[in-house]
Amino acid sequence: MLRISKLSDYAIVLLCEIAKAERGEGTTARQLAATTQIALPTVVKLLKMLKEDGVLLSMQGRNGGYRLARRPSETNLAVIIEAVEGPIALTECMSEELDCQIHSKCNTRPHWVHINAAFRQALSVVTLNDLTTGTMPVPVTLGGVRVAAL
Amino acid sequence: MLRISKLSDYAIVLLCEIAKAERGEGTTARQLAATTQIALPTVVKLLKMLKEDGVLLSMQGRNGGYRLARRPSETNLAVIIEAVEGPIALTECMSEELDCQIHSKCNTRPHWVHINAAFRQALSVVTLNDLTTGTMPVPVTLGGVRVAAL
DNA sequence: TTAAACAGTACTGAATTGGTCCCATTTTAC
DNA sequence: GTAAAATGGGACCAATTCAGTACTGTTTAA
Repeated sequence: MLRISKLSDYAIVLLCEIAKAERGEGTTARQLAATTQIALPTVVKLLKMLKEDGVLLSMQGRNGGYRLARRPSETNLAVIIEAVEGPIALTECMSEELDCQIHSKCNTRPHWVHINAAFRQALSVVTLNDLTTGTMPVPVTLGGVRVAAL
Repeated sequence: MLRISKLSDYAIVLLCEIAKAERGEGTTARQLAATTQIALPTVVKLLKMLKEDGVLLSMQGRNGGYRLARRPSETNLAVIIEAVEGPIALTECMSEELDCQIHSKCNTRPHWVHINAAFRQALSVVTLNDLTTGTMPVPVTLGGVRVAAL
């Protein structure tokens, strides 16, 4: 089906919320669950992942909570999705130690490397800032020809 | 994890094989299973899907088999993957009749539309011809900047 | 000392995917 | 005209992955 997972989708929603609340000096998992309607255990799980990958900073203790590790304009979709789903690797041979017989002689692999990079790039140009302020997407050209308007 | 499914991967392998055998006037599921080492029932299933979507033509009967519906240079990865996995829709709101509350006011949706298109485009420029002859990928630029070399 | 927050890990149910099987239909060779 | 070899179209099961939950520990401040 080739879908971004639900958890990645949730993560984006949560981070938008955190970005908005940033002036109030951070947010807690409990607050985020309340405002986003995502179940608290799920929110907790996601915030841990995002912290693990350096997207969020956390503060423990009584007045603890989470904050963005970087500015909204420096936090992009590629990083968020990778934090939740692991490295972007559209095919097995893009990530694992492969028992793929061919390896160097493979005609298909270079194309996947390329597609993978193009995809990751498309994700990485969209930042939290774009999502919270409603900035429109940048046009993409491929071989000099504009291919993705709208 | 965000992976192309194994079946899509198999489908690409099968089609490359069919493209190669094209001079011999088509191939059968049995032959393809033998040359690719993919289990016959799986091969059969995939060929059906590819035919269903117009990627392959089939001939029934004693001397039947499969042929490409279009030339190798006109059969691309986007079409193949869509035949196996359904329309490319990275998020739910890209495909289904959505019970998504916001719909028109959503800040995120336009970005997904764009990412989706960029991804599909990256897939669609790679044809069976490229895969069988070893043609190298076309560079991609984004906002005028080259982003995916190699 | 207690309460509210994060930290870490393990587990379970549901959904998707991968793979198989069965029987019907079509066509050709004998 | 019959048998064999091919596709056509379902249904089905097992295995993996994903989503969600639970539990127990640690940190910090009131």
